[in-house]
Amino acid sequence: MELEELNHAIVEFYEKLSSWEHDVVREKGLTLPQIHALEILGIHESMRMKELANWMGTTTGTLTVLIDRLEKKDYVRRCPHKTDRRSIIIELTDTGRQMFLEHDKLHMQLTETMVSDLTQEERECLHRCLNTMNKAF
Amino acid sequence: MELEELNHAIVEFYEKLSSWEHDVVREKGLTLPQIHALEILGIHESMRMKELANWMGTTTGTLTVLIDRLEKKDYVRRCPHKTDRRSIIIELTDTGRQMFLEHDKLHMQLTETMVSDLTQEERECLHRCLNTMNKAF
DNA sequence: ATTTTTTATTTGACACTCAAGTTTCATGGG
DNA sequence: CCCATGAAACTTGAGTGTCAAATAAAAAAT
Repeated sequence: MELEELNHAIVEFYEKLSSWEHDVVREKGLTLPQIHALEILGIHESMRMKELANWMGTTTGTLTVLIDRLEKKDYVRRCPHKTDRRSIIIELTDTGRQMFLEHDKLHMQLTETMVSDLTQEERECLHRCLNTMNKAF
Repeated sequence: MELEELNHAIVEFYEKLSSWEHDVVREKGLTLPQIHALEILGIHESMRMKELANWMGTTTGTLTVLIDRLEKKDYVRRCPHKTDRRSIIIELTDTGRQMFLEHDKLHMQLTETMVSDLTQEERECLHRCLNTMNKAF
């Protein structure tokens, strides 16, 4: 029974994060998959189409047109691969990196807000719990 | 600095939940918004189009065609409203309720898995933290 | 009784998703 | 070296979600 309540709290947390992300992204004139691509590129640096598709859990077919649109908005750049002429490296442009940093900052601010009513001890416990749970996937 | 790590753990948690949800739903031949509608109807019982749209954070225009498709798959049923002839009540069918219960069960199982390496004390702390954070939105 | 608001639907433009097919290139076996 | 196989990216078509704007019907307000 206790587990059910915990499950409920997790689901609610997930729903609220999803909704927040949706709203924040739309204000920037981007879609969820688009900002997701910028996040991955921002965190892991430049990578090939195939790699990015794997990180995003989608196909290169889907990604091609998504990158077309991000390129048109000048958030991202296609560069030739050094050694493999089949591959293409996707890089953030300066405006793309700035968009990533802004979004990252919003995430940080949200975390601060969410955590503001927790004690230091609770924060540490939460951190431990999340790390353990993230490994369990 | 500590807050940044906590933020990172939250984002990672969110990403993994999103990815899990995506995969699970696709196996059932449904889309994310479709299962979301079934979840809301399963938890809060029947409701009008407008109410459901509000719960889902979308417009009734979007919802109309989504409900069309769920109705075609016999997960959901349109019923006339008792007193307001403008309104339409959306109900889960038996197969729709079963789909909801199955999905709910999977969520529960995921929670069990995630939580399996936490002590009882940690689980209680996590529960407290999530409740506090959910209120802070 | 007339006007305004609410509710649902329809439609058009755009985006994401996948699968299937195409092109270009890399790699390994003959 | 040549060819077969596989890999990487692109293209296309069908289906779905998203929003805004327009429409129709009914309730609420004046």
